[in-house]
Amino acid sequence: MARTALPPPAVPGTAGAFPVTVDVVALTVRGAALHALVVDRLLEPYRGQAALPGGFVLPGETLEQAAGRELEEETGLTVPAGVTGTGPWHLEQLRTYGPLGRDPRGPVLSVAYLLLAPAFGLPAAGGDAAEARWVPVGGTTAHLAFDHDRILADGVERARAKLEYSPLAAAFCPPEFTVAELRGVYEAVWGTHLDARNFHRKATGTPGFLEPTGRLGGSGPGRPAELYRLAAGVDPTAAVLHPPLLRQVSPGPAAPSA
Amino acid sequence: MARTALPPPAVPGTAGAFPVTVDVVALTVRGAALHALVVDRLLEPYRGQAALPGGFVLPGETLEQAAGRELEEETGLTVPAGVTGTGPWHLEQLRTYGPLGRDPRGPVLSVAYLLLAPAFGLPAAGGDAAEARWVPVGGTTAHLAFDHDRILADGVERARAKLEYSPLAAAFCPPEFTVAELRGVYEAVWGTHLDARNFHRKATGTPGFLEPTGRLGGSGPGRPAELYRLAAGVDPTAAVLHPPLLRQVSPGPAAPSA
DNA sequence: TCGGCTTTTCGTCAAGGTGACGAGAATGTA
DNA sequence: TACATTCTCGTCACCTTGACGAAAAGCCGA
Repeated sequence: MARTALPPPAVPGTAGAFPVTVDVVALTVRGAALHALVVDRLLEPYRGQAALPGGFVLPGETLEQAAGRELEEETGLTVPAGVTGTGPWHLEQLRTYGPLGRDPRGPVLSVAYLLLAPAFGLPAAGGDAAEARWVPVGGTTAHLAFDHDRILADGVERARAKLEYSPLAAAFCPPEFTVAELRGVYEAVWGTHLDARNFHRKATGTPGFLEPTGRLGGSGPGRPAELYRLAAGVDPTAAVLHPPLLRQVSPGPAAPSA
Repeated sequence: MARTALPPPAVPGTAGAFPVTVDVVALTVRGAALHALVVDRLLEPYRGQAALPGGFVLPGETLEQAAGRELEEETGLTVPAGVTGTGPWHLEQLRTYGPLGRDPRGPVLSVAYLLLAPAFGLPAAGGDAAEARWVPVGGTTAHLAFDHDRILADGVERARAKLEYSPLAAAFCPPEFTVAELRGVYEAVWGTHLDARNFHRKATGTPGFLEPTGRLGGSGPGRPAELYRLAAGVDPTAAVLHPPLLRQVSPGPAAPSA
């Protein structure tokens, strides 16, 4: 292609120009376990291997738009526009992985995003990648392409840490949910067991977190639970839980002597 | 320069290639206030205006290398190699700011870094930018070039949040410091006043945070203080303070009635 | 219909953390 | 030497947390 008349940017000639990809760590809670979304690559490199959904940023796109487009193309998941904010779904930038030594095609910059979603979106295979599927995190996580193993680990760790001091666990839940569902999210993400009674006290007692709807939900055995929603006007990105819901750290207290 | 025989990367032709800059939010505590490092730009755009130190990433560089190089070129600050870890100094990636609408020269990606440093490094003017200087944060922060106001705000907020649950305050201190110096860091970054006695109890009582050196320091009036250092083997990036040192949130409790 | 069983929700209680504050120790200064 | 200043250690009331008991309110099988 001939050099077009597009005005070359007045950046110094020594500056490099890098292809930029966007990779998405999409997490959800299915059953009682945390799952991540992976796709099987159709193209080289790493053809046939599992990878995080993602792809190159096109000219004229924002990073968020690229993340949403790639997700939709490869997995059929349609992220509601502009959902870096409230409600179920939560999209936030994770971090950027440097241009060197991570892509056999050469220096490529990758901006990773973290998506927390309720479990209802079963991905439909299609687009640039075959067979999008949820894989349990921490289990048989086969090696992912590129440095996606590390990106996935960073995303999971970010999610775990954020549950402590932000109302982000609600991003995994439908718009209205029970305290038990919310507790299930914490248990799945942290991989721990939480006392239902204490969790109920803390979750409902934390100001600016939950808001009762007045309705009842749940059809299983046992007493029906009250339905809650995220407190109105809460931006899960910025809101802070006080006091935080801290996970246990010292798992091994000294065994009481006889 | 003619097209060299370097194998063109096999990235899709539709993928964009973006110039990438690295901008550094360098924070320190001087006196009793948090300060940020800014430089005056010598080149267009925004010539003469204050901006965060930074510049374009060169081919063959990692992002961290670019951050260190730009800092050294523009401010004379030499960041010790590989100090994403322990000790004074702390460099971590902040976030990436999208390619659209942030540079008049066209789409430019900017990866921002956060540097926490002790106060000893008085920057020497030179390099690509004139007059590097510390400006107090939150005070007369004149408008910075590009979207650097937002980047600075994000960096300050990250630093404030990280002090709560990480031993990162020590990055602002010399290798050995007193509890009062450490408290001064918290007070400057958070902009609050902390009770010296309670802070002493929490800081020295938190496991895995401080380690007494046995020596005494401080030459001002009053009883000399013991010198501490960061506990051995602590990686401030990953270590977590339990319990966290939480800042006050609800400043207005109900006034007790008569 | 009627006990079990399960789950939610509310209380109780001891242990430990937190903020407010008193007081002694150890220094510089007038 | 008297005083101010700062560091360090204690005390005490209040709150949160974790462990756990128990009532409420629905299913399920006999």
